[in-house]
Amino acid sequence: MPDRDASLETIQRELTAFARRARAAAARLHPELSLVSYTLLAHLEEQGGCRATDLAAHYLLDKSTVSRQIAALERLGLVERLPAPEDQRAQVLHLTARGAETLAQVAANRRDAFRERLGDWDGADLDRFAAYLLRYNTSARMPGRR
Amino acid sequence: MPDRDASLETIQRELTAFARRARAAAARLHPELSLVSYTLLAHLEEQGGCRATDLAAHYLLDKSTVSRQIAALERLGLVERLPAPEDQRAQVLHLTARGAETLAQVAANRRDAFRERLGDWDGADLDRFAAYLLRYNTSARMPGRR
DNA sequence: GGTTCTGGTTGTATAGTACAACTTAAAGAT
DNA sequence: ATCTTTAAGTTGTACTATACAACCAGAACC
Repeated sequence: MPDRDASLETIQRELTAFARRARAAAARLHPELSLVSYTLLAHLEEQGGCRATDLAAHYLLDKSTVSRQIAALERLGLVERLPAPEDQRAQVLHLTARGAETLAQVAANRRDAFRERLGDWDGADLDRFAAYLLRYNTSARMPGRR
Repeated sequence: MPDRDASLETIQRELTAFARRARAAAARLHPELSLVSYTLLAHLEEQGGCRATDLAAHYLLDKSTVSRQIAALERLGLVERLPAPEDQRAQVLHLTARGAETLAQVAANRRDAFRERLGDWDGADLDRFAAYLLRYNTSARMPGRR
């Protein structure tokens, strides 16, 4: 009967374990780009550019954190800032060609690592796992905010 | 047809996003106990005590990191060290009564948070999600090591 | 009994993060 | 229209988790 509780327990434990390992794993996988940097770059690509504030909101980071991350990425020549057309305070961030290239490289590494790790899963399982994760994250993102 | 690739892409993205948020979420959930501390305490409880080295090995942490974490937990009165019976260098770590209590409290908070977040999932989905996570983590833990 | 290994601590450095104070510009209120 | 409040970003400061290297003490192995 408390199958439900057992499942919750497992989900909690495994997600936690995963989170603990993720940073180190990312560092092993691509030393040039931390997990945060990677995430921010990926978001910029996906969105085709956005403001620092949007990044902060989306990833639950402080503006100062994003500001420094972006500054670092800019120093590396991976990100550029353009004045926002409608708001003189804001800047629209976007990838440089080099940024896109680096991101593609790292993404490929990551993809390969995942592909290898999940190589023996069948397609239907992958699909369902992906759907579950998406659902989990979406529910997590929406409510707790304020 | 590269459904498979799409799923992999989603899994990668969502796991990454989750990892990024986990620390902050944990901090909101229980400011007294960081995610690492929580993890270490939970492991001690689960194992009924173990050495610092075991923790380091299990969580892919440096000994120095564990040493400092444990020192902090000891200062908080949540963990005690006992001389290891057979090895004079080693110490067996275990929870104090207060540590067990704190852990239980935090674990309950976490459980509630997860229960709320996943409240509208049906049992079969929870079960499958848990199984997928477990499978993922197990495959991740084993091979890449060295 | 010396060499090597293992458990643990301490020194030092770095990255990621938050919070608070500040600047500048936009938006709202009167 | 000005005055106040809000929003976007930056910078100062501090803390935490982490690693790596150097070290010490006990164990294990010749």
